[in-house]
Amino acid sequence: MREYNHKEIENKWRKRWTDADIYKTKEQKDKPKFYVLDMFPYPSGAGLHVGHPKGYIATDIISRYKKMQGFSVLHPMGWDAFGLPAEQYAIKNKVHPRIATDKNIATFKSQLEKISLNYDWNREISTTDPDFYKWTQWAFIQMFKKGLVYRSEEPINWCPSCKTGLANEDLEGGKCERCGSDIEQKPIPQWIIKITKYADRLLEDLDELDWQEHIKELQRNWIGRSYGAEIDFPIKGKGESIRIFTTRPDTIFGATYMVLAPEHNLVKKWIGEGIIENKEEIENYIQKAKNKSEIDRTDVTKEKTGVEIKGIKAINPARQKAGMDDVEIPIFIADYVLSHYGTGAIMAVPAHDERDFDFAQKYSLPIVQVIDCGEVPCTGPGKLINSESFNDKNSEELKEKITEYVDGKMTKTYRLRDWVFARQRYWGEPIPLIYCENCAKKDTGTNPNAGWHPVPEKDLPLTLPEVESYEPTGTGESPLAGISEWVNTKCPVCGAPAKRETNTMPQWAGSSWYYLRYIDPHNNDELVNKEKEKYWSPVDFYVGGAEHATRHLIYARFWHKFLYDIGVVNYKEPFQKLQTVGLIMAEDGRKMSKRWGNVINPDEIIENYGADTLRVYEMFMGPFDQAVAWSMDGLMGPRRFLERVFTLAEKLSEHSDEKLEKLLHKTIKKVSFDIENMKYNTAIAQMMVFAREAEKSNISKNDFIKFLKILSPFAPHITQELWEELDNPDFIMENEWPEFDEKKAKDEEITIGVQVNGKVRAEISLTPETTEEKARALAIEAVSEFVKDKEIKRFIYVPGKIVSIVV
RNA sequence: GCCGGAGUGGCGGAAUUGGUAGACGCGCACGACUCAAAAUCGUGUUCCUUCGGGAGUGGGAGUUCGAUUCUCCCCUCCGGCACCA
Repeated sequence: MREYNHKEIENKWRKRWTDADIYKTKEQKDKPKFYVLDMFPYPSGAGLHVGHPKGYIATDIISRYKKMQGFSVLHPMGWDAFGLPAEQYAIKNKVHPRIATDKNIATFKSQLEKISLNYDWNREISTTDPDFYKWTQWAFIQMFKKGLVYRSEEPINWCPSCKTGLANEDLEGGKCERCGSDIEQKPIPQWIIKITKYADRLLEDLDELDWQEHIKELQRNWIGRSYGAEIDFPIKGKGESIRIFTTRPDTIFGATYMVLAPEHNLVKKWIGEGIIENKEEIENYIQKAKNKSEIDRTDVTKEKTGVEIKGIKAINPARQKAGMDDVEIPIFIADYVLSHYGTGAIMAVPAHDERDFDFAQKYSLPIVQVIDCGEVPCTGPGKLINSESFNDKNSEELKEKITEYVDGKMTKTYRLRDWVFARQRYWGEPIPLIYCENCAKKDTGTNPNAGWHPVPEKDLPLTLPEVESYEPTGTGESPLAGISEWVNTKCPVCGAPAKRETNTMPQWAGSSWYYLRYIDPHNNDELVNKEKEKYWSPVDFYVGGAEHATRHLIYARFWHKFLYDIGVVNYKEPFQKLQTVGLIMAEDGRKMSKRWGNVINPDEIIENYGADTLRVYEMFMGPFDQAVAWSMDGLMGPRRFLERVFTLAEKLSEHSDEKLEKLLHKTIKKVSFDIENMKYNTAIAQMMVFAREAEKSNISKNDFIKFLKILSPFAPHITQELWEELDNPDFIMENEWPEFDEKKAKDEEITIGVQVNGKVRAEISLTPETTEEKARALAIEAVSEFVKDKEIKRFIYVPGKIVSIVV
């Protein structure tokens, strides 16, 4: 018996396929298209471990399957290569990050090629390539021109270890997602993108997407839209007022004090005016709040603190309008109110809000119940009380009326924050903006972007200059600020001396639109050709990690919608169907990591067991979207299966047994169905059943070839080898997917269970058309045992399913 | 606290609209081959059992001839959000 020499077979075909450029995309406009995509990786220095390719293998199977079904398939790969690790490596080893990045890309690519993933490498892209980031910069400039980008000096999340500002999405529980440091608030000049302007569309368009429901839910929660009212509370004896946001305007008669966030602008103003009696105390509190890390400040378990602003009182507008006596309420600052949510100020209704209640108890503030909903604090709806003309009516129905009554307006607010878009680091796309003092002087308005101009589009890409040191400065400026010959330039509008922006874009910039570039990767005139985009978009099937649900997948949807608005793309959403991939854990149940020393390199598996075994095993491990632990023993199952298939090729017969032929049709049907539904594990199980059965029976060459075809997306090398052995000169993946005969895929006689009083007592084989089921079922001894001497109350027969007798 | 998802043999898991629970794989046991071992092949493998059966899909109730699947309550684990007004 010959041996299954995976190494020889796989090396041979890998080379032949590459030489034939077999994976090149065939853009056949007369055929239906299918765009199947992986989330492109960050090419880290460590290379791939066996977990990485799990998703890639799945898309590879779909891609091959769709090609065999006659689709015109786009299946590309590229590199999300800007980012901190390459930069840190560069700092440590005093080499340009470009060098480390190129090396890592080469490693990754060679590892992927060993698995024979059918990527069209002619369309390879990298976010760090100037021809690519030219269009990242171009899109940013369009956003700037449309007023979606603004300059801000508000405090932002700052990671003291990475020495850069971060977006809200870059935090994980108040810590830096990358390095785990506590995040501080630091006021550094920032470029911010108004992603919140798209919040409603990001929310509403989710409904039309074919994504797993829980991922949609994550995005909905992240965006966090809530409906409520904005109401002005006048300041006593001053012509100004405090605007608050509340979801419970119905409780306004119970508002007994107010709270402003420590950063609130009015507080600054009042300190400036010198009208606060306890100025020192207030300033101390503000200072303390500032020094608290984000994680301390948002710790729910901590007791709330706050300070009353003495010398200033607010008026409860509802009580005033109703002509009630006690309308004056105190104003506090407290860090449980967040400056960036709503208006940064609240009315406190201790009777109907638990936080306000805690605070009111601590500072002995009055509690006025206005809803009859039980013992305070109670937060549910109910009949209004102590609310003058609104009494006795249901609180829910009065939200709008009461808002109107106090001249407020119904509005909505979001948990989503605008996108802090600048990083004070080297290895990213330079932000293509120029500041001209001369122009700024002429701009007398309140425009926060006064004096700022985009780099003229003809000058794109604005390439990353060489620097002496890649080290972040920590001052809020990027290393680019040190290169005066790069920084100093001319104003593109007036020609006066001007300076370049020195911050770079966040890691997420390039990945927000990269999928479009694969469609037209070498276009020098446009981001993407609109006709080509119309043909290939949207991505029909997108596979990647669930951890991107509220980062990449929100940014990319936003970026795409913007491109749609300016007419660059034809469709509103980038990714029609999304499938998340479950992690592969190490054998010890932990995440694979250098730190634990439990990493398994795919190269090693391919060397010892073969790429086909690796591919089949990773798909067989369990449900695709679930995390499973790697097992060397488990790997042997798929390996034995492939050996069995290999041996089978030597014992083909003239004809297949009828029973086996039926099993083949069943198998084709199941494998096709399962591939469409991402149920690779059961598809493989079915093929294993077939192979075992075929070993015991007679199988014809023709039928064996059909089997090879349905196995080929999973195990391309071995099936190609056997295909050639059976006198086929071409490539198996370029052949048609076999069809199944529905009649043959069905059994004539089906074995079903016979139940008596709900318990299975026997089995019976019946044809679906039979009319003798009752007589035959009762004739079985095991059944008559239980039925004799008793009256049959009911006889249920569901053809093909069950016989059920009730006595 | 809120929002998702999941709990099935020794293990990974299977079970399309409610219809024979445990497919397939791993592991294990026994047997064949072998001087022996590995590999391979074959048989068995949910638990209990007085061998008649009985119990069984996290726990408890319910609907049904019939529930892993549907309804209600509870427990545990995982993921996300979390002083969001």
